[in-house]
Amino acid sequence: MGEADEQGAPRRATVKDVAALAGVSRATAARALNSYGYVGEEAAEKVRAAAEALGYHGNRVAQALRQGQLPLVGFVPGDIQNPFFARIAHDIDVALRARGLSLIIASSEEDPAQERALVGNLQALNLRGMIVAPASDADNRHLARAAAEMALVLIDRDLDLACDSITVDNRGGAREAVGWLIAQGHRRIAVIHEGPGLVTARQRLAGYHEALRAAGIAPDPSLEGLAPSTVEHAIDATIRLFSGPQRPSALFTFDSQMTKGALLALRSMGLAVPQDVSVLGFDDFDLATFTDPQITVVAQPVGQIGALAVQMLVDRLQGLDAPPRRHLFPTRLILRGSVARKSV
Amino acid sequence: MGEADEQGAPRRATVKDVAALAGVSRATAARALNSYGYVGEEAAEKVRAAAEALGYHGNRVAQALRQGQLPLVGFVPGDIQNPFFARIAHDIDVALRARGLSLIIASSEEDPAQERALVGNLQALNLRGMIVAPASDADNRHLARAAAEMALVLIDRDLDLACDSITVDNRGGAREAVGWLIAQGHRRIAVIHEGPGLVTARQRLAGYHEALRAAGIAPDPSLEGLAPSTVEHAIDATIRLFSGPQRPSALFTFDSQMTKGALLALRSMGLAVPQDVSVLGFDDFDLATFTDPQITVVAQPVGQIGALAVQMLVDRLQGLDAPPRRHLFPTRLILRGSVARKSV
DNA sequence: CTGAAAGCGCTTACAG
DNA sequence: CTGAAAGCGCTTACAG
Repeated sequence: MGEADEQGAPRRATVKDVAALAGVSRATAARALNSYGYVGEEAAEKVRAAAEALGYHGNRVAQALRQGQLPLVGFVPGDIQNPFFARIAHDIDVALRARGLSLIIASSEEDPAQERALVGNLQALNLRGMIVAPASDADNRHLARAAAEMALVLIDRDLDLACDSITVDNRGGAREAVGWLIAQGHRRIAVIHEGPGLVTARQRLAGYHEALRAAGIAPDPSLEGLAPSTVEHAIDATIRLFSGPQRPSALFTFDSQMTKGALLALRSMGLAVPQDVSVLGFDDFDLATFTDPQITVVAQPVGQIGALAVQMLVDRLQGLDAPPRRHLFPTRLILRGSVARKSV
Repeated sequence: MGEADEQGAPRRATVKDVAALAGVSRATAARALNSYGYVGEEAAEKVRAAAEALGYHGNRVAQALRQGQLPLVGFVPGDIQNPFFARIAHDIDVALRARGLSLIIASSEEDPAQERALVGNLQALNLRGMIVAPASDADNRHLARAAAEMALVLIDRDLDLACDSITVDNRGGAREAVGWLIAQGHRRIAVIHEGPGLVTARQRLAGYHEALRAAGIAPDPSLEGLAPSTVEHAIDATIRLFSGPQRPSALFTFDSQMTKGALLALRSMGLAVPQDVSVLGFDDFDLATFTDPQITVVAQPVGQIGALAVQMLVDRLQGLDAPPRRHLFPTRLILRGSVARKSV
């Protein structure tokens, strides 16, 4: 606050002030400040000195208005607290910075209405482009509109929009995972998913059903638990699934937050993994190899998504005019110790 | 894309277009669009219809230039991937949104130079305020400058600047933790810290030293490992600390990422926790109670920091003119199973 | 209730 | 090499 006025903002120096102090025109000052066009060395020197003396730094908002856009890219993850998105946010940040762009993150908290508002905000900010993990695939006119106005890359969840996207083979990954559980003798396999509003959840659920059917097992709705992807909600869902009379022998969780919640819940219920319950999770995580047992997972190539998203975005900014590119990453089943063979 | 020109941006409708279509002046259109001042119902209706037809949405950049500032607040965490900061980012986001402000996150990656650049960028964006976890306390003229121009709240790491701050009792927490290890009979207590460039690290180190001295134990530099706060670096540091001939009997890590790394490393070295090595970490984390053993930690009130930071910031935006407020949260030692009594 | 006009801070053809 | 002037899209006193 210091000597600031009550709004905390003493008037900032502008090009005009700098020009006046340096005794040149605003045009010359601007040229010297941004080093373009012709400026006499002497004039340039005076301008630099004046700018220094006044603590001048450019007003990006004005520049942006004049030049068209802010050197910003927006990222709208489903939930910034989810390590999956946090990792991607970090990677996007690094990749963007290397190209002189800054990142603005606005998390949708998996709320479609909030996402709509955020995307509108970001668009109104006139930024260069956006990377979005759509919270829903129900009503995406706001994304369609955004795609028409700026570069847009969808990650994690694909939609039928005219823009690039990066996804992971959710269906295949889930099918492989559940197939493995079945191969180990499990038949009552519970799942926790985020609900049919999310494409990823639907795809993983489809993979789960496919694997079951391939083995001649009829899907049982009572084995399908629903929970938003947080540790807390997953704890509740797990308790519900495993409190009934006919306990499932295995659990397939749809992401790492859920896996953590499930592990915590099973422990609190006195159920041992994998003796009492086998656990397999989509999404690898830090401590998956430290827990006892280590957790068997379907790993996604998290480390590659952010950089690729930025690459795709920048391609578009540079004028690439190609039909929508849809990149699909494969998943990898990593066998560890949380799945036991079921002796029938 | 779509019918866009090669920059991906068909010209957006402006107030002027809307006004023209509605057959009114730009002033009237603006008034109707933002519902302020007097506008005839009939005119307003025509404007709204025109706006709808053109898919008009305001240009925030222009508004900001005219009105002074963007309704944005910046957050500069040390590392967005660290769950501690991710959690705070999430809480800030929620608190901000409730007040009609949006969050822009730009992670410093704990690099002071990068932080300087980012803070400059954010300032040039003319936003309302910033919440920063300073990456260093060496040269903070950029933060002093920012504090003079806009509301600034420091979190996690305090500096001697004229602005509000929120910190945690690092010294006290570390002293209590190490005191507990000593009370359990440990004398060779290793630490992993982020280096003296970080205030938090210095304070926790001071607490560690105090506890040692209080027990008449001379600090041993060879027990003090250094590592940036990531799982990977902590693994290396742990291996270095525990490969020597005279193995420490306990390890105190300075944050949850390090704790995870240490656990992974000790396991890979075949050292059992707590039988071979006792582990105590600063910062609680999700799976601390699922690992075997559960991990004893010094917990910080993470859940309160984000909301308080926003509150402090908003107070300033509303004109609060008080001397810098420095909020210090206490820590809490949570005893779990990763520390064993050392039989001498 | 409405419009003409100025101006936020900047950049950029256009003359000189 | 430099300056006067226009204009980015918007809002807001000021007249009417």
